[in-house]
Formats: sequence, C-alpha cells, structure tokens
Amino acid sequence: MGRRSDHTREEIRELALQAASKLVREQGFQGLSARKVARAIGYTVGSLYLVFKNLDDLILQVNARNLEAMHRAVADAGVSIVDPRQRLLAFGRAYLQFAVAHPHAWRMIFEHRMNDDEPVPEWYEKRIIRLFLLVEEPVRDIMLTDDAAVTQAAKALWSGVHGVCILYMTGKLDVVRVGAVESLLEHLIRTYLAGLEIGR
Amino acid sequence: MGRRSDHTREEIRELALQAASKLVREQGFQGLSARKVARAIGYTVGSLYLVFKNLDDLILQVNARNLEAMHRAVADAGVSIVDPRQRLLAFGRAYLQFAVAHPHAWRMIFEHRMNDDEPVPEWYEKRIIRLFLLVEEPVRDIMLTDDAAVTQAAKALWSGVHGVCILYMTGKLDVVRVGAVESLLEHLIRTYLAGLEIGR
DNA sequence: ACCTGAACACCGTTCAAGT
DNA sequence: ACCTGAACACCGTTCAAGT
Repeated sequence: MGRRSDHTREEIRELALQAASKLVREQGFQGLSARKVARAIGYTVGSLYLVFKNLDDLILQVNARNLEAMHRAVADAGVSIVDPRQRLLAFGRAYLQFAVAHPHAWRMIFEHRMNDDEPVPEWYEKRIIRLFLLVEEPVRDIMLTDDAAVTQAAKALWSGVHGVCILYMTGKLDVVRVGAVESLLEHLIRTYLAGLEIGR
Repeated sequence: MGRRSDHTREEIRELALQAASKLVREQGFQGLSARKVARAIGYTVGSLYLVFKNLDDLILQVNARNLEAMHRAVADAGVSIVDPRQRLLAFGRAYLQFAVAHPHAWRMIFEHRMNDDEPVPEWYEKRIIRLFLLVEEPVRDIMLTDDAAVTQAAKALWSGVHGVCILYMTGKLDVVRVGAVESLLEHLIRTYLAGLEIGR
C-alpha cells in the first residue's frame, strides 16, 4: 500500500488534533490513545508518527490550543474592569469557570506528564507562565511597587486560585452547594489581597 | 500448578504493598504495574487479583499508608507550638517538605485517578479530609469564632498551600533558588492570615 | 515519497485447569 | 483451596516492504 496523498501533512496533523480533542472531550484524558486517533481519521497508527514525534507531542499540541483558549477566556473576563481587586476576582472566576466548562481539557493540561521524565519543551512552559503574567499587572497596581515582590505575590495568589480549582476538580474539597467553590475562591482572593495591603 | 501456600493471604498482601511502594519510590507512579509487582514478589499476576480488587485498589492501599505518614509528619511539626500562626506555618512547611522528600509517593496521592471514573471509596476520602481538619483548629484560634467561616478559611488556606506545592512539584512555578518555594509558601500563609484578622 | 501492516514489548483483567 | 498459565483486548513505537 502507501502513497494515498488524500491529505497533506498539515491536513493530517489538523485532522489528528481535532480527533484527539474530541476524544478527550467525550472520553477524558484516559480515553485518548494514538490508535484511537488514527482510527478516527482513517489512517494507520504509523502515520501519526510521520506527523508527531510521539503521543506526548500530540498531547502538548492539544494542550497548547486549550491553554490559548483559557488565556483568552481569563484575559477577556478582565477587560473593562479598572479596579485591580475586581479584575483579579474576575480572573479567578473565569479560571474556575473554564475548568468547570471544559473539565477534561483542563485536567489534561494539568495531569499530563511527560514520558521518561523528559522535560517539557520551552515553548510550552511559556504558555503556562503567560497566565501568571496576566495576574502581575493588577497585583502591581495594588502593591504600588515594581520589584520582585510583585512577581512573588502574583505567584502566591495564582497558586492559591489554582489550588482551589484542582482540589475542586478532583473532588477533594468536599463542597456541597454549587456556589460554594465560587465563594471559597472569592474569599481566598479577597482575604489574600486584604493581607497584602497591610504589609504595604 | 497451584496450592503453594508459601504465604497467607495477608502475607501476600503485605509483600505486594511493599513491592509496590518500592517500585513507586524508585521508578515513579508511571513505573508501577500489576505485572511488575507480581514479578517482584515471585507470584503470577493472577494472584494479585485474589488479594486486591484491581490495580486501583492496590494503589489506594499504598496511598493510604503514605497519607498516614504525611498526616503524622504534618501533625508532629505543630506539636509544642502554641501560637496558631506559627503552627500553621509549621504545618505548611511540613506539608511541602513531605512532598519534596517523597516526590513519587506525594504525586501518586494526587495524580492517581480511578478507572472508569469510579468514585473514590469513602474510607479513602476521609483520609484526605483529615488533613484539612488539622488546619481548622489553629484557624479557629485566630478567628475567635466557631461557625462555618472557620471551615471555609481552613479550606481556602490549605487549598493555597496545596496549590503552591503542586505547581512546584510539577515544575510550573518557575522558581530558581531552593528556598524560593518556602518563601513563597510562608508569604502566602502570612498574607492570608493577615487578611483574615482584618475581617475579624 | 507516502503509507501500511506487522512486529515488538509492554499493559489490566479474567478464568479454566491443574495440584 | 490456592495458584498458574494462557487468553483477551488493549497499549506506544518502529520499520521493512509495498505502490
């Protein structure tokens, strides 16, 4: 066999990424496999390895797109909000909402681990860090300074927000009401920011 | 074949749990498999299913022991510290230290997911919640009240601590210095607690 | 040049068959 | 009663062979 040329390399790549996204959306991270992706796009498993380095590579590409969407969702939530506290609250809510709206995509972003403990490529790390940078600006407005303390505060605050989200998503928060997580998240942000203003 | 009776059911169970622990310690969560455990203890894979329901069951048992050790490490760190703020700081440091000292065990606790999205058994959930309860007491001392606000504050604070730990353990915190994570953690706890005292 | 098919080295889980 | 061995239905990855 061979030499079908029904699709270009780029087309196969795109088909595979969309099939993978669909599999994750419908069956979760655990339901994704190279063989399933290949079957879904009508090619053999081997063909995937002409277009992707390996399964990790494919997953990173899917995650990159979802990170992009997440970044946009969070950034958009802050547009037209001038007060830095309200901005950070909007960011936090949007972050949580994205996780709730796309649970499987969100979990794959944070639960995927490289095989053989290979390091995550640099272009990918940057996409994660971009989210922290989004938070730095309003934090700077609140702290009224521009040194390393801002970076630390942004990291601390966003780690907290992330902690709430991940414990909620993995069912370890023991919350009953639907709005309880939102309340918890807002309480954490408000309380942390209040503490920040004292030390100013 | 069959009918060796070299070991009782309980002995096989214990051998398997220790072999599994060792595999995780040396090769990580991903390096664990039922077949490897069986090989390590000199039994066939099938035998494991006489003693454990499935691989998830075995993993939960290992995690339960590690959760026990973690709970003890955190609790012990707070003994003889009367000031509630210092107590919470000690708890946080101990939590982070346990993660750093036993990275693979720590990650298996928080990265393992049930197959087929089966719910985690109740006895297991309680072990996780026990950690939150540990935090409630000093938080109560600080808030000088005994209502639901204490539970919420404990959850918020410990979610934050956990967020710092998990982002650090998965290399997403972009910290360079060794002490930077400890500083970040202490900053988060101190700032949150400062904010808590204002709203009192 | 492009793609396949088969192979390799693994998985988790089940269960008839042996002692 | 206890344990095995083999089977089943899956994996990720590689690569000689076909068109």
